[in-house]
Amino acid sequence: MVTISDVAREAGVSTSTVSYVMSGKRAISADTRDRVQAAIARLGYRPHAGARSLASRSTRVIGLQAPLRTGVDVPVIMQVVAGVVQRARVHGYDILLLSSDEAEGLARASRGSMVDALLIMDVESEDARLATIAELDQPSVLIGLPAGRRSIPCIDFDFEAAGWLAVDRLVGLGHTRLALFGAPEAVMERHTSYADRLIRGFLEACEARGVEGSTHPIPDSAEALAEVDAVLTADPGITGILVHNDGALPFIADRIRAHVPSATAPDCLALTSREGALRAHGLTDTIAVPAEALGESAAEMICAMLAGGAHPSVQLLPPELAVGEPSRARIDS
Amino acid sequence: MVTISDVAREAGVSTSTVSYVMSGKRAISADTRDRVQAAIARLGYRPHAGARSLASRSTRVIGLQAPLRTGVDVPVIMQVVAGVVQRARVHGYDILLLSSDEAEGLARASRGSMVDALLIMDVESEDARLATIAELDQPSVLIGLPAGRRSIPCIDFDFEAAGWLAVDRLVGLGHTRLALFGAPEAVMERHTSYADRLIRGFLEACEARGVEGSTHPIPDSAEALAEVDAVLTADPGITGILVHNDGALPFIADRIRAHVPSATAPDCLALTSREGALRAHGLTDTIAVPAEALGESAAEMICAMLAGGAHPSVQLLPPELAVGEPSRARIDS
DNA sequence: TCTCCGTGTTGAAGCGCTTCGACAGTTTGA
DNA sequence: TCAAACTGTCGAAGCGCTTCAACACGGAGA
Repeated sequence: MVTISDVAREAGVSTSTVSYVMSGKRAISADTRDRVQAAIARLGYRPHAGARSLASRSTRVIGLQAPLRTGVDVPVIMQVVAGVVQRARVHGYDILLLSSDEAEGLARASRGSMVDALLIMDVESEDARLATIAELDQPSVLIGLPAGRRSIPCIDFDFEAAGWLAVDRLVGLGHTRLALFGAPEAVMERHTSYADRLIRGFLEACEARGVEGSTHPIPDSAEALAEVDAVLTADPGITGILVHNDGALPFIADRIRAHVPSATAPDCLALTSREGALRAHGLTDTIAVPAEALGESAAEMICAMLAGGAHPSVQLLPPELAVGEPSRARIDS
Repeated sequence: MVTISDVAREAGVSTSTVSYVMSGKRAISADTRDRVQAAIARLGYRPHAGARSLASRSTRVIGLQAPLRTGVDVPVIMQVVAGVVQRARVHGYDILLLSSDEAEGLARASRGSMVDALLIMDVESEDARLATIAELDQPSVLIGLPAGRRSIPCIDFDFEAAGWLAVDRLVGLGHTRLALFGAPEAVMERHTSYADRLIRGFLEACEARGVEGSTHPIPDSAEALAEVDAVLTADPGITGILVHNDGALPFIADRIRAHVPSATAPDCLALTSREGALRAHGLTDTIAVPAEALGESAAEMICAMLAGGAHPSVQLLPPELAVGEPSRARIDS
């Protein structure tokens, strides 16, 4: 193993000088700096992470608790994780992946000085981990929005606003009876924060706009078709539909199109992180969930905190409506 | 921060005794052990990971390079990762998630003593990272099977055997013209090891059994339908079909069923990690890709290496055919 | 009785790094 | 011209832990 002493000897300087060259915390003459950097390159030196964290009390690692359980939309999670990893790297941080064995993993990583900060995904409205995080006294960011007072910084897509946006769009198109087909029952029961908020936004907007709106959890598999079918059959008056369930989308798209076959005025909006695939279903209007951007913003936020900057307590990424071109899109597919 | 000295003082022993109680590397009297453990619990002591790794030259962290890029079947990756994380924890290891910026991340983690071992996913037949890994001189396991000499231990699902198994099954049912609809073009072009191997097994088995077999990469989206359609239309003689593309499955299942509508003798096998969803497509015969088990085995393998045990150089998880009940399944859905 | 051995415990060295205070040597300001 | 202020470098302490050599002690064998 190449140590800092090896580099110092090679460059003819002291170890502290090498350290200062690497960190830039003290002025170093150009000549010395070059010699040291050349020595580092020549020897292929990499500082020992453990030694560094011991001396500097910082690890350059961020703990990320991602939900690996079922019932969540896995591809979305992956996109967020990818965004986090990639952006954290830009700031020189690595990611320690903590499994979702709830609070224990967080405590271990934090107390054991394995990480400089924690990033927590898949937050529930009343999340049991919140108490642990609070007493851990470690910079943390939640990806998700728990209910109540916000002592911990949060970031998320603004699902509530997305609900409003969808309703406004559908009402603007003339629909007066709306339905939201959302996350699976299991997700709802856990009161996963995003599902709750989407429903709230959707229902509040319906009330505000004076239209009827109903919400329906559906499985993220083929079984969704039966449930959607039942809802639409029971109430043929529903003409405006919002779907937030990427897993179910392939199975129910045909049924929904058959229900409201208007080709020019879209009646179904999808809230999804996979815009590309939508075209294929003949669904063209999309509210994109910017999953990767969310991960990147979360990483950015926590890196800013670690860099000592101030930070907003709650950051919500605004929804944007992407209106497609129905006819062309259907031909494309 | 609670340190080992705090614990030692609290328990009335020396720091080395505390250390030996934790590691079990020296005999300690029951009385002393209890006192130390009580002190640890009382103070909520957790050893500093960096200090530990500095002194012991081991981090209890495994680096995992997972493909976060597109074109891979994301849910499968997630399942493997989940298996790895969970099983590594059982052995007391955490997972450092390395992005796929190829060799650089591996070198950084390894040379910087951030990890005790490396686990590399999404291996290509001629993988550029292999050279780096070899010179890193760090315990490593590949999840996937590169071509050529095996200097690095590998583990994977036996896709080649799965190809044979599928062919044998379809031939056994009387089919003489087989088609494999597989991974997207992009995956093929990278020569991702599993895709290559499945095709090889499939074609070799076809030749051995004296039947005609063709292979077709298809997109993992709705566009797959057009390509499948083209193939089946061009050659109506194809009656035995193997699909290995979970993304495309929902879109093409109907078309395939329409092509060979026999309800009692299954004509389409799916190679998939999501058995449950299959029923819904009326496809009942499955060769399961045990994604989570694969991750677990990989973790097990590398932990065994780290524990100093001998290890098999190549480990392939055998495929298993799951024959469903067509009629009942279709009703269920 | 004395030596030898095994058991349980300790002190101290050292892992590789960062950082503080000190210190030469060079400018600058009065 | 001399003190004050920089600039660039170094020595040494110390981060929290593991582990080695040493040692105290009681029991067994001679």
